[in-house]
Amino acid sequence: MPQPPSARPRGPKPHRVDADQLLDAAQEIFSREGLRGASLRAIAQQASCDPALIYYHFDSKEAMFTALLERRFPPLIEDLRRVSDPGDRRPTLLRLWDVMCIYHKRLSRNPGIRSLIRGEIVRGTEGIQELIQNQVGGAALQVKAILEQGIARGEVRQDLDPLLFTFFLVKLHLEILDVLPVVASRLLGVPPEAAVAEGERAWMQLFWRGIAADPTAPVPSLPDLEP
Amino acid sequence: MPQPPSARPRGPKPHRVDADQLLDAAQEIFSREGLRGASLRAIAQQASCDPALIYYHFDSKEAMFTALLERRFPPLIEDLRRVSDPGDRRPTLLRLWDVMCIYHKRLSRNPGIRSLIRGEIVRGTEGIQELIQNQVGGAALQVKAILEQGIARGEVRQDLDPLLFTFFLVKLHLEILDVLPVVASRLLGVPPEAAVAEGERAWMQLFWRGIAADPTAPVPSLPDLEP
DNA sequence: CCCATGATTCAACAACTGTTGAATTAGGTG
DNA sequence: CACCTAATTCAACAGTTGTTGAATCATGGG
Repeated sequence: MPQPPSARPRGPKPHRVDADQLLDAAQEIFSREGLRGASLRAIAQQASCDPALIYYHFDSKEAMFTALLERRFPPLIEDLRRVSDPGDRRPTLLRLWDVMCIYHKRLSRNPGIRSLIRGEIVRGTEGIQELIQNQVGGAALQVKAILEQGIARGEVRQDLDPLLFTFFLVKLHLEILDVLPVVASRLLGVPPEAAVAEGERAWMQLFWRGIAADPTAPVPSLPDLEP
Repeated sequence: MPQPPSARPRGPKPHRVDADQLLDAAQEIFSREGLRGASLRAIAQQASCDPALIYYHFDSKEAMFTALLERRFPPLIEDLRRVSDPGDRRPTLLRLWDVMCIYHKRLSRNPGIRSLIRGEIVRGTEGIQELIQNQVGGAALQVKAILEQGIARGEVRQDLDPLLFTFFLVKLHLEILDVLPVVASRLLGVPPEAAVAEGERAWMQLFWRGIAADPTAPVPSLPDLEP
């Protein structure tokens, strides 16, 4: 019977679209629109394929999100593991600064993925919350170890809770990456890039001044960001 | 002709649903689901009325959100204005602690409204971003004034940017309200209420130790939260 | 050459979305 | 009492959403 001429013929395309490319597209759209706001049709369009193809590679929209996390966090945790090694005898301040550099390197692109994670922590569904807790919590444990070693070496105040202050360090750093650029460029007229760099350094100095065993000791200069 | 028996008759109900009650319902749903995820039908159900009634009181879904902000922020700004009055000669630390108490009082209920605002700052639409910048920025200016007065009085370090450190103070405080309860109860097994109270106090002490002109001076004890 | 398999698309489903116009009614006014 | 207006609902609209089953095609193995 008369098959009306379809735009693209079915079957395999010359340029295959594999799961990884789909995740790239998903990250792009998830970042802009959030988990709820991102439509599979938009993701498919970004990957230039049909929405149905997503279901060939993934079980559902949520499964795609978890795959996204599982692709992104292990490298970050691996980086952190190196810095948190007890053999590293450098000053605690420099090691913490390394932590911020790592977060910067691994998460500073992909803006929306961070607020996405944050949103899912606060009001996410059960299954996803658990997954995030594992990945994000895994990264946090490395930072906590550095703080504990700093306490043991007498460089960090003994009266503070390492886990709570890990939360302080990481959480505000992520806010600097996420919110500060927007606020700074609107409120201060500062270009976003500069605001982030300046903010990260100022935050590290404040934080260190707050947790150092000797707050009057001069703060060694911190190397520049960016690798 | 035969009108099938409708469940509720039309016309005015015994208990009127005014704009304020609709905003209550909207806040509840917006908080849980986000601006995008909240459906007008869910809001209407929460207010136990018909979705169409929303359009009798408001022009659109967005207009309801802006009305929500305009109801919530002016009182907070008014509270802050009292503390930021230059006539207040109390130690800067106590005034900053007052700021945190005010934020706690005005924003600690309504969990989602905060992350909602945050989300709209980061990836919100143009018009809404502007509105938020006005309301949130207005509150920030009061805090900035306190820091500047602290610098002038020699209580706060002179080498720091008041606006940037206002961002630090407020932003992390909001993260304590939003994220810490969830993380703490899952990671530490601490009840959310306790985690927030302890976190706010610890954060204020760290912040003060970081910005104080004399970081070795003993930190006066902070009164308890909650009014 | 035939066939199986893997990759891709089409078309449709049912559910839900923001929004609107008309219909309905209660309460107040003359 | 009759009428007007404000408040409320109904029913439908056009669009979008996640998801699925069947159809199609390219490729490589036997």
